[in-house]
Amino acid sequence: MPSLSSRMGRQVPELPEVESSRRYLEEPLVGRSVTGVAVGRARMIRHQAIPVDFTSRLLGRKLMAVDRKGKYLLLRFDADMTLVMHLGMSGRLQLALPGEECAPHSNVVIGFDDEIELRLVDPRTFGFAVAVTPEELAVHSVARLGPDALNALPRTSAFRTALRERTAPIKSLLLDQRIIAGLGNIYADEVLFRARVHGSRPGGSLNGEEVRRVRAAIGPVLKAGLRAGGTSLDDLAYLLPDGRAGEYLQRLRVYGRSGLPCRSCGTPIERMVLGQRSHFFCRTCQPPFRPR
DNA sequence: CCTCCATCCTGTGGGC
DNA sequence: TGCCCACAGGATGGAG
Repeated sequence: MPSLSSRMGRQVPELPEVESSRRYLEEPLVGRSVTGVAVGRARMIRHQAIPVDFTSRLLGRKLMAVDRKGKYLLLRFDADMTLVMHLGMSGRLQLALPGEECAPHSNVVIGFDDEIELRLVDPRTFGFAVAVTPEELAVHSVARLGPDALNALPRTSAFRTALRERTAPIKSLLLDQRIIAGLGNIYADEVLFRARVHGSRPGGSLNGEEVRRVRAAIGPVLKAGLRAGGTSLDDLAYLLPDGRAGEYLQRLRVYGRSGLPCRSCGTPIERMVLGQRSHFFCRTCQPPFRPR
């Protein structure tokens, strides 16, 4: 079992990290125009139907707004051009001066006004960037996202409808971005712990009260993560790898804590695999079977 | 449509 | 000390 510190050595970007990135980019970049584009690894724009379009579509475009939906960033440019970015497993965004040395794996670099650069750093290249027209955006996976977990959380009744009849584990359904957009493996486990629901429970087996608890846990868990990101956002150290690991370590209740005592009841946290992903839980606080 | 599973990729650390 | 290998995970796409 890898140690907690190794597991958390590089934070996987989830909704709070993406929202922090959105805020980080907004003020310095909105109103500026693209003066240069460099793609260091073609794989990063693999979703671009015509690769050469990535550069030509962005050059000269003025940034109007920086939006987010789920874990996707949407940079809205004039002429109806949208730059869709996803940080994948290991991506992060940096702002830098043009002369500054690039961090390793700075795979996509976009220059604004010849004064500031947006760099997408992503060693594992699970992330991507793509420049799309409104027509292309409408059929992009971002268009199939469910409501945003932070800004548009569905009511309990709608959430319960979405889970009705579903036999897949609730943990897997929380990770399904078409139902709710923004939860990843870490926060899904934290949400389930807070809701006192075991991740292996079939989605349709949750009663109304349990669905209500799961829904109610999403906001506080994400906002706690956002506060952690927001706090250290002031510190440029945030931009370096591992800069925030410590902050998260203290916050997590179950993720990565197998063998350690539950912060609520002391029972050792356990790990199992659900949908090919780790699920961490407390079997006392989150009974695997619904109590009668 | 739903569920399950393989695939992409590379830094990291555990084991030998 | 150094090498090897398993592991981590978000999204996608195919099979059943």
